[in-house]
Amino acid sequence: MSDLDAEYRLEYFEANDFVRKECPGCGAHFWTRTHDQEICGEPPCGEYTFIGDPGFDEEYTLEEMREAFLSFFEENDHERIDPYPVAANRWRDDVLLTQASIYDFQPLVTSGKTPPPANPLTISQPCIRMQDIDNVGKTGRHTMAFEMMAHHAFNTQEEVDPEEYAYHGEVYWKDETVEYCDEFFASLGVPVEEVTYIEDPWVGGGNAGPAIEVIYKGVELATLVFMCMEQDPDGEYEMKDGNSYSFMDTYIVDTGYGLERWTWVSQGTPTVYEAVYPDMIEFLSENAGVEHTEEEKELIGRAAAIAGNMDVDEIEDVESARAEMADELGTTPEELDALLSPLEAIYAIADHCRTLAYMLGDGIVPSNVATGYLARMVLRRTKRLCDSVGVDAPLDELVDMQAERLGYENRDTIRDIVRTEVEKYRETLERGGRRVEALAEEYAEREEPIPVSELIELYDSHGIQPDMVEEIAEREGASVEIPDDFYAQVAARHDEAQGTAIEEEADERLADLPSTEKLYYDDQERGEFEAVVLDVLETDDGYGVVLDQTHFYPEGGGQPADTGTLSSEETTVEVADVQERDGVIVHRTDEDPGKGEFVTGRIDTERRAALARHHTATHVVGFAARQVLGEHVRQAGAQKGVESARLDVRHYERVSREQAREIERLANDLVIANLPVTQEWPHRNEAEATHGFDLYQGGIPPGERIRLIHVGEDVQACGGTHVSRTGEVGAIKLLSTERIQDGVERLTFAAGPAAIRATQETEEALADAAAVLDVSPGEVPATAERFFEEWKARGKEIDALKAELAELRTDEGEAVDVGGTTAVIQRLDGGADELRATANAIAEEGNVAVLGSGADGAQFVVAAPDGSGINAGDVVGELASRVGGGGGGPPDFAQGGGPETEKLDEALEAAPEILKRVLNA
RNA sequence: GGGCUCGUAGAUCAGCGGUAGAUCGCUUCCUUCGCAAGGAAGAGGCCCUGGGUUCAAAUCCCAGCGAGUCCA
Repeated sequence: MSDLDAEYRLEYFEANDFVRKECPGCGAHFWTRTHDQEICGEPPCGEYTFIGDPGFDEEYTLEEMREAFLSFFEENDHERIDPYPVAANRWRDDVLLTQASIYDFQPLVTSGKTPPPANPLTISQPCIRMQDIDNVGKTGRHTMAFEMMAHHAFNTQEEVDPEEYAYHGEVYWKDETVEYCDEFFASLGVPVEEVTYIEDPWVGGGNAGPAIEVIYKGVELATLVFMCMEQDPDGEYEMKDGNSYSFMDTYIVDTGYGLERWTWVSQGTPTVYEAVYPDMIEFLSENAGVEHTEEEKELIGRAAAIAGNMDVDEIEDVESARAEMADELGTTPEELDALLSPLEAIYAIADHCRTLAYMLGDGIVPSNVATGYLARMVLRRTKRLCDSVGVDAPLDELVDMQAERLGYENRDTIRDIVRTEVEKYRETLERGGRRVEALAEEYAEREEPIPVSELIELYDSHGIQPDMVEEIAEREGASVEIPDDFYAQVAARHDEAQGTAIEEEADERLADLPSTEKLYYDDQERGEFEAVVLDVLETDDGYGVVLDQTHFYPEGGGQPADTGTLSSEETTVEVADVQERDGVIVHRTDEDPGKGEFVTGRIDTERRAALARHHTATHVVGFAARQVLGEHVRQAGAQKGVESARLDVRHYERVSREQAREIERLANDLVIANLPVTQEWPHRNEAEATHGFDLYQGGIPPGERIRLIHVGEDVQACGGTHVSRTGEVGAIKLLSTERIQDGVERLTFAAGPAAIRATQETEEALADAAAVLDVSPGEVPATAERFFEEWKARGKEIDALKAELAELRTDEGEAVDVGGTTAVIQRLDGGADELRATANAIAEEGNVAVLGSGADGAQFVVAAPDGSGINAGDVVGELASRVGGGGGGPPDFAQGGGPETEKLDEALEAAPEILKRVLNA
């Protein structure tokens, strides 16, 4: 195993009189121009020295700092790139949120499959780290939302085949990266000998490489990562994660300069929040009525300074450190806490509102899944913080303050979403509160503590925080104990084993075959073509035929595969399915067409046309939905079919019927306008620059050039087949809208002839209903309502009549004396409720009722008035067993029955005897 | 993507195999100069839908629809 020492011996260090030292505090190696420097300077080895003593020539606001950085690198030949969305799951499925600038370029650019938008480039990328959520506000330096300023360069080794990667050669590497860092510091007036470079190898996501932490005035201001290795069992470098790594063909400069920290250092405020959110903090403090005397202000400042110098990364540390701090400041921990807690909440609110502005601004819709869930969590947490500290400004206003500052244009939608969410949260709390109250009352009465299982249930199923339970329980006089490992216990509930799907290994033979030439984009309506059979693979359920070229569209992008036939001179085989693997298109057939044969492919063009209509219609409906529901609307999934298609769309409330109609109307307007549907294959960077990130509604395709489909104004990256003008779609009929998750609406629609068929079907149903009611279709709703009302009225009338009838029937039947009380034994072939009503009436007169019915099997009802000494349940049990069934009920009123109706009379005849036996028992 | 919970009167919920209930609200009457309040009577239920189990399902099982919530 080798170590990476050699990787840090930079010419730049050599040429500029740096020395390499080992820190006696932490053992790290570092480089510095200050030859007598002993320690690395990063806490805990050093302390913050910029608080109250700003580190740069001038103070910068967040915006000014960002601009200083970006323009510095622009002047140094980097191209400035617009930031990517914070919702990283829009282009990669391994993470939810963007947590670093390099995330923008993973995995397609870093792996070399796709060229970077510019090389080298500079960017200030908004990031969200949920891991830090508990620390925000308390440590003085953690924020959940931050911008990572960065410059990146993408390089490949000289000897690598230029064809293999989307970029080649070296732009620059380690020496230049460190030099840029030095120069940027110098441009802000920093004496470069005060900057320390600590060796700190980096590992993450299967990659690794040497990296350098840049320390100035005790704070880490940048990390310079040289990503150049990948995980490799045979690799010669073992990294800190215990895995071995080897060098790869691409090597990438990945730097991260924390915008907030640079701003903070430039201002030297006690906490980072005061540097980043001065206006918001002032507004919140005033709104919540948090005021401090000069004396208190001074104390807070000193506390912040101490906190900053403590190496507190965890919230537990802060709490245990508080006692120490109080001691040092000459006050009590309680007083200190009372002073700092409201401030901490205000800091956190400011940060959370910025996080929400990023999330909602980038189109995340709160929901119960994925990023939507994270947004909901942050929002609810923020609301709780506002309530706890007494901020009464509406949350949507607070979020809007940040959204405005960050320059988002969809501010009205953001506010709308926040308002909707706050309202939903209010309802949840109200519902939860009632639930807890009822529960607490119950346990208070039993004088038992509320068990942990109930707490878990309340949290897991109803979203009620245990401390809320505690609060309410206290009011109701019930006790609760919240175990320390509460959240672990909740997690344990979810610990069910999860089945892992085994990825089907691609056939090795496929790897050796050339990529199939795709003819289906050239002429999307053509149904016939000639091809050569390159190979035939036998599979479990048929054959996999690979051709040199094909018109068959393989399943992809929510569009099903084409079907049809392949004919050679001898035979014709059916193509049932078509799949693409690594560029090779495999046609699944029932027979073997013969390797090496020339074949004619014929596609089921009617099916193809139906799919194309639905695919184009999907774009049209998506566009219409965006017009009607708002710009935030984004595709969450889509499936095209022959009879209908569906488009799942992110939206924060249910789509109303009016909105659905409006979408349908607009979609059909676009069809009538007969807009051209065109495709083009621009360079991806060009496409992104012109149309933005919203191109990728259905996922991000790899490669240098991407296929764009234009439908009127709508532009999307799309690999499917389309009609050539919207008019060919014919008509679009929206069939239904359903909510498949919170925050995702499914629009199902039919296009062309399928739309007509679907409409005819619903019309048919309406016509049938009208025929049954014997009215015209337009009168069906009113008539149905009237019928329903009448039906209900009749039900009531029947009930009343039955009760009356039951009264009259009390005199019928055979009266038998059983131990002093009269028993009426009677057969009346009615329904169960008729029997019950009659039995009740008889019992009310003080007599025992034994009633049998043969209307629906054999049924019995036995009623016994108080003091008769007869257990009705026993009687029914005995009677029912004689007709092959069973029965039971309370002693005064029992029911039963059985299937053998023919034995009913026999059973009733035996009733007097049974009654006597039961009485004596 | 997975887990859990819930759909019963206008609202909030109880009932959890055996005759559908409570509280609030609503209607009418009494008390009052009037209102609040109080007293009395009453109206108001396809117990979400569809299957299944059972002699019997609001209740148990399955599916669907609708809602909520926790986690990745």
